[in-house]
Amino acid sequence: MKKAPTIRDVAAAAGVSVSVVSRVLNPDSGPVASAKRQEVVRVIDELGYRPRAAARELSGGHALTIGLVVTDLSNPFFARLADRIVWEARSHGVQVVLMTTQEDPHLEADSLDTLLDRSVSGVIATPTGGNVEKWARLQDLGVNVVFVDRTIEELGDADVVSIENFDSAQRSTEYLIGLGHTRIALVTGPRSTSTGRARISGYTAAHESASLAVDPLLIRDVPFRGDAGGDAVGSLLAMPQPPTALIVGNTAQVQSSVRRLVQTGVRIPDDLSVIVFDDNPWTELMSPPLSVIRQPLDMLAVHALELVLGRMQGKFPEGPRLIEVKADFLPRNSCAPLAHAPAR
Amino acid sequence: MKKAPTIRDVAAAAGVSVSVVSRVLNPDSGPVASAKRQEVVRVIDELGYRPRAAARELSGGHALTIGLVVTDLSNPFFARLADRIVWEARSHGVQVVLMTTQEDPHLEADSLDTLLDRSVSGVIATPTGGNVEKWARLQDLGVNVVFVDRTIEELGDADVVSIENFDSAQRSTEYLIGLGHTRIALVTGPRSTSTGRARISGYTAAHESASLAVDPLLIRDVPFRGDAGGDAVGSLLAMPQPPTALIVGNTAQVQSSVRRLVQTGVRIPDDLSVIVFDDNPWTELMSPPLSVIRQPLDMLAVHALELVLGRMQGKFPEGPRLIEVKADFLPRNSCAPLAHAPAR
DNA sequence: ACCCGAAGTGGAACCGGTTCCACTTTTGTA
DNA sequence: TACAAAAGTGGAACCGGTTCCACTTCGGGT
Repeated sequence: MKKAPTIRDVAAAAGVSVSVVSRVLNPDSGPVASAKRQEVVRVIDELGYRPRAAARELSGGHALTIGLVVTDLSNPFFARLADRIVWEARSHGVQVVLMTTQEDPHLEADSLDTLLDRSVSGVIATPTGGNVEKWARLQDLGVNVVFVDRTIEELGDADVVSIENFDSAQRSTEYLIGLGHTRIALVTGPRSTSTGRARISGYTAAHESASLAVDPLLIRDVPFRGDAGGDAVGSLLAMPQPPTALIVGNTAQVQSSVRRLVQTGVRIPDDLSVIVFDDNPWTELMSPPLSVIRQPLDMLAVHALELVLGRMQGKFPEGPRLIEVKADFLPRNSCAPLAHAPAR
Repeated sequence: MKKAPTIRDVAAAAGVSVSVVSRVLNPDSGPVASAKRQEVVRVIDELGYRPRAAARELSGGHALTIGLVVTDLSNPFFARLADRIVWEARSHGVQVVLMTTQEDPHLEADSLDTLLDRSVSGVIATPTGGNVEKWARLQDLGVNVVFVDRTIEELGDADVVSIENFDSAQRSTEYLIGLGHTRIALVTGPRSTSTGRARISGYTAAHESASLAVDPLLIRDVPFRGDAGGDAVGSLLAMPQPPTALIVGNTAQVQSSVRRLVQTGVRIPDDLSVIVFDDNPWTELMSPPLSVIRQPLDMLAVHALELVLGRMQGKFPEGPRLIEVKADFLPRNSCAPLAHAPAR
């Protein structure tokens, strides 16, 4: 178990002072004669020297690290988002510290404290909705916060990257209305979240422009965790006048909902047309393949990182930025025109 | 944008020296009179003081951080593994820096360097197979390395946590043989990986104990990345005497393989019985639901973390540890007895 | 030949913790 | 009561970088 060389070792071996080595390490931090620069570079290479990140952070005041705070990685949406963000970050020489919240504000609060300890210079997060003051404090201490997918409205000056939730919900609803459906159920996220509200609005707007009444019983806002989606689906199917179409707009609950559909043996699309908000390739492999609203994860990740890095370099003007990216609607075989004399 | 308080601020406010505060922060590092301890705790709370991680690392020499190096998070296997590890780590107050390798040894090498810079005290990884000296150097510098799922044999003293690959492959092969199949195809990982080899051995052993010859053409060792699984499946189905059963033992290629099966419209299980090594809940939702070897991710994660943390505290004796956990075989409807007069 | 500014260099303080050590105050025991 | 051992405390060095500043050495303009 050897010991790694330090900047002073390098300086000694190259016959220069630590200042010079430091300047070689950080171009633009001062002049270095090119002969010495070469020698230093040679010695660095020879010794296999690498600057200790902790020391840099300590004197620099902040780390080349960002925090990524998501609900949990077993949700493919977040997993793929994380994948893209880590990838994108690496290409900018930034490391990612990962924390999961399990949708629990306490755990989230904890994570934020930890990230503060680590002096991260930015955080990309899908907030639970709580901890408003904590988020504010974070920003107050100079941490750049970017929310992805959801947001916290109370927080004035946070950047947000999300898909066009209103639009996506509206479009998919319109599509189903176009197929003749009038009883369209919507399973979506809690009304306490920006995402949940926007999707309900889109759904409602589509009804209104088709002069269709909205049956509030067909809208189910369910939590992100647990089996809530499946239960909602079960209860919808058990209604005296069940829906003929279903939109699952709670990404986290798609799997649970689909499982229930499969288990109850509802015929898709004959008995029920289905559209889900999901990004999971498996939706395509089911029979029938499910129609989906596909979230452009790459775009979300790229924009989120761009924002957080841009802020770190003070690139953008003061105000908060809201970036909405378009989500693709991929109609597949899980939707059919409404049969005039339904089998049931 | 305020500035966070330091240990000296706390010391001043509590009317004690920094040493005392430090001792309060780190119990067991020295005695503190309980009156002063209380006062210090009060001040810490009042000021919202939190020790800077970077400073600790710098003087302590190592960080309460581990590196997690996986191929990519879009693979649900790694995503869920990462999820469990992050979760498990948090409960021990350890942070996780995440790096992905895309199965590329260069990126892996890069990641290792970065983790070294960060003075992580441990690394949990699914190695690509290359970078043997680099891994050795890491250990040499006192970083505890634990491999999950795969291993690098050349590396003498690394801990390994994996599933019983040989056994799992053997069991699933035996199951198919028991159903009367004699031409069983195996799509698995590269022979350069421990996993790939073990699964082939298990597959072979099952054949031998049933006195069945192994047709080498039915064994396809394909890379983890890309569409190799799908291509292998395509080529298997195109054989003059195609297999009547298929085991997809390359977790990363399950999706690609299944996609190909669905696309070509092979009837499962009538034309082909299928078993896949996978952990994805979607396998259950397909029609027919796929028989799977389910990797007990929780166990892998828990053991890996236990090992790495245990090493950090010098808990275990010197030698490397190999932990193999049992993988469940879940027979579902994608396997059927061999029809005596096949339809094709 | 002379002076001024820019380039190049090294010394030393600093970032915020931990830890060793010397010193003072208790405490316990003979 | 006396004195050694234990408890409690603060000062200062240290971890490994960055950065400010003072200093030397050039080169160029007049």
